[in-house]
Amino acid sequence: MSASTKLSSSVKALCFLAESYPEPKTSNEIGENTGINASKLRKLLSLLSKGKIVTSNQGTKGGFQLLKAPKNINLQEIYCTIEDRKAFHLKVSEINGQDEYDYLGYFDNLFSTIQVEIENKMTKISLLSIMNDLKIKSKFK
Amino acid sequence: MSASTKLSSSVKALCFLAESYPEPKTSNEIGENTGINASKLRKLLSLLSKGKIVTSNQGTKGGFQLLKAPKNINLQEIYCTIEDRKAFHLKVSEINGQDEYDYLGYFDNLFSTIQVEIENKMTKISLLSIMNDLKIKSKFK
DNA sequence: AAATATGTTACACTTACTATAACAAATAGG
DNA sequence: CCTATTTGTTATAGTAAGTGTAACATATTT
Repeated sequence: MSASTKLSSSVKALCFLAESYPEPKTSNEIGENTGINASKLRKLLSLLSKGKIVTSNQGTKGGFQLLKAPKNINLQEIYCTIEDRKAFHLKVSEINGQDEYDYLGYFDNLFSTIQVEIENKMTKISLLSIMNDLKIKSKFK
Repeated sequence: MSASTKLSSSVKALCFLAESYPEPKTSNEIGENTGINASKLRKLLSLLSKGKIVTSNQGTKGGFQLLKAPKNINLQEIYCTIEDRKAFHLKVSEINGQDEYDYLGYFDNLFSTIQVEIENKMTKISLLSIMNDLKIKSKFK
């Protein structure tokens, strides 16, 4: 799954959980509502569970529930939880090695500073602000 | 070729042309110096030629030459010339359609504003400043 | 005319992504 | 304790994208 797909899928799932809080929702239910494959959802939500953003319970009457308030969840946090890399990592690994000059170091440094800016931007965006923009009402206050 | 690979390969080639200016260099010569495949280089340099950043000449005594001064070439310009998309386009196409809410529009908008910031950053970086950082001497003044 | 070099297309190879299936582990209820 | 349910994880098949290289037409110089 690509970085942006993971992020948007996670946001969709979290919005649905906020909308239907406090009722626990199974991966199948979330899948029906969001159009995302239930197996993909379980992968993402298990990571979000480890990151203490949702709770998960197996078995009958199990499912996923939102754990943190939407106003206290930001995009950067979601991204870091579902992706082991830094936000929108730009590859420099393909730059051919053994150069006379340190191009790899240069681009690595450049892309790092760009990433810091992206992260700063995403940190400022809360799940609640996204829901407000999309006119989704959160039941998690 | 990925976005970042294209960009770094182009920068390497342009640095070499600035370093060896005004001598025209063939794709094979650039390839030997940079470690980049000559065929790949010709693809990139033909685009840079259309973008008036280098000149190209076929036949004996042909090859590529820098056309613009390194201080007047910036990263954004290089990127736009070799890539038809905007800088480091973040995909949103994979977000599943037919939603109750406009997630696609939201992320499209978010990623667009991030892209604008990246573009602004890259516009401020000239080829000359990269060469200075890497301690490469330009013969194109 | 011959040699050289770009410009472009094509192709095989590898890697990454996508979607889905399968099943073990955990939980709830009777 | 047994069954149904649901997460968590692994595997797999199919598709798409990226990489490296080759081939050859086109253009230019000598």
